[in-house]
Amino acid sequence: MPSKSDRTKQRIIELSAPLFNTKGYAGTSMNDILAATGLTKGGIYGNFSGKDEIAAAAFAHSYGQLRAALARATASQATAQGQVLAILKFYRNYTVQPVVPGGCPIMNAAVETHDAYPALHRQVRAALAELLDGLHLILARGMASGEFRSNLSTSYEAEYLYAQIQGGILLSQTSGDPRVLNRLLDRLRDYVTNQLAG
Amino acid sequence: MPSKSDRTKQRIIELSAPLFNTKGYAGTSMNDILAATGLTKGGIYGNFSGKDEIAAAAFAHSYGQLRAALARATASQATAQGQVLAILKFYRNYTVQPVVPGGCPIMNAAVETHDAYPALHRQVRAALAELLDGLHLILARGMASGEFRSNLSTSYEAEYLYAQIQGGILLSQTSGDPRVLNRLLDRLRDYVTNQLAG
DNA sequence: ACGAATATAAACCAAAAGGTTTAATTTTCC
DNA sequence: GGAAAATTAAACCTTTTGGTTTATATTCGT
Repeated sequence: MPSKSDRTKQRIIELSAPLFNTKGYAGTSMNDILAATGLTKGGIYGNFSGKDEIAAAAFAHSYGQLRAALARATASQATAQGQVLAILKFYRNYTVQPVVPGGCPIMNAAVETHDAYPALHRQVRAALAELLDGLHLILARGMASGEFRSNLSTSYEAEYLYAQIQGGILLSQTSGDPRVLNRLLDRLRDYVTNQLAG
Repeated sequence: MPSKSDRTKQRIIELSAPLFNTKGYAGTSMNDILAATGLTKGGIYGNFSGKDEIAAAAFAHSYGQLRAALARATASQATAQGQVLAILKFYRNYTVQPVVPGGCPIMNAAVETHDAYPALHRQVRAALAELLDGLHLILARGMASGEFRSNLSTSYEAEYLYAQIQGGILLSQTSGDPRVLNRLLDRLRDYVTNQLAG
């Protein structure tokens, strides 16, 4: 059974993660976190050294939610191609139903931390590398099994797919039109079945 | 000849635009702007009503720089295909030499303003729509001239190209490796010459 | 060159920021 | 059930935030 402080810590993380993802790190104040959690300063500082540590834990949590959701989406698929298509399906309408309110935590944190928060940026970079690597491994497995063409640069293909997903999220989010992303996902589906496969 | 206040205003805009693009809107304080411009509070508030107005002018300026750079890149090209390829060439190594320090002002502002700054977000949305429309017009012209296939959805193609550019910038910027973007641009070059043309 | 208009500098202000301390309350474990 | 440990609440503190005011200096048209 988790201790009370563990539960409090978890509550702080879970409730501040959407704040950071919507308002940004600089845009989220300790008071915002107090208001969201219903705690007072002492309750926060007893569990975290400060805003930076909460931000780091919150990003790790948001990324964990995303990774878990992707794992759930692909879990039922036995084939590599099925898993790739499940990932594409997962992102359909992402901008209207993101795993964490505020959109894609990778993109949001990547943009804000790029020039200003080196520690957090390393965390984001590692998360992105892990996601790309996961996609790369699926593609490599599909190549080994003969589902995909045998001459693929699987890491480049992973970049290609993920860049379009991220770009699509950005365009849909900014334009307010989820169909932009969905159209790109349709194209990617065709690409996977026609260009990558057999 | 521009008045002194016009020049001061312009100086504030030019010097604060890179600040906003690197540190974000919430992350940029009035003191940062004072330090960058060498002015004092009065010098700022005599020209702008406050931070919001400076941020709006700074984004407009950054976007103007981007649009002008794209216009320069395409100016020498007579054909639609040449212009599209010139845009792709323009983005090569973008993350190491952005038009405004801090990366792509559209992406940066889009992400930060998405849930938190509606007025600024409308500005960003309009800028993105304008860029996409510019690309769409080039494609439509190329279709009319016979340079491109006659059955293109030019606005969808514009989305497709721009989403990949933005996704590529995000991935390169976050990974710290400009080659990710360049590889995507290489693919897009092939796509334009092989799939869109002829 | 002069006076009106404008721009600047510097001191000032209230509110909010992040952070600390202390005292009271819960847990935890025997 | 009660002492030790940990957790929480609330008051407090310093710095910084965005913003104003006032007095001085600078433009600019005539």
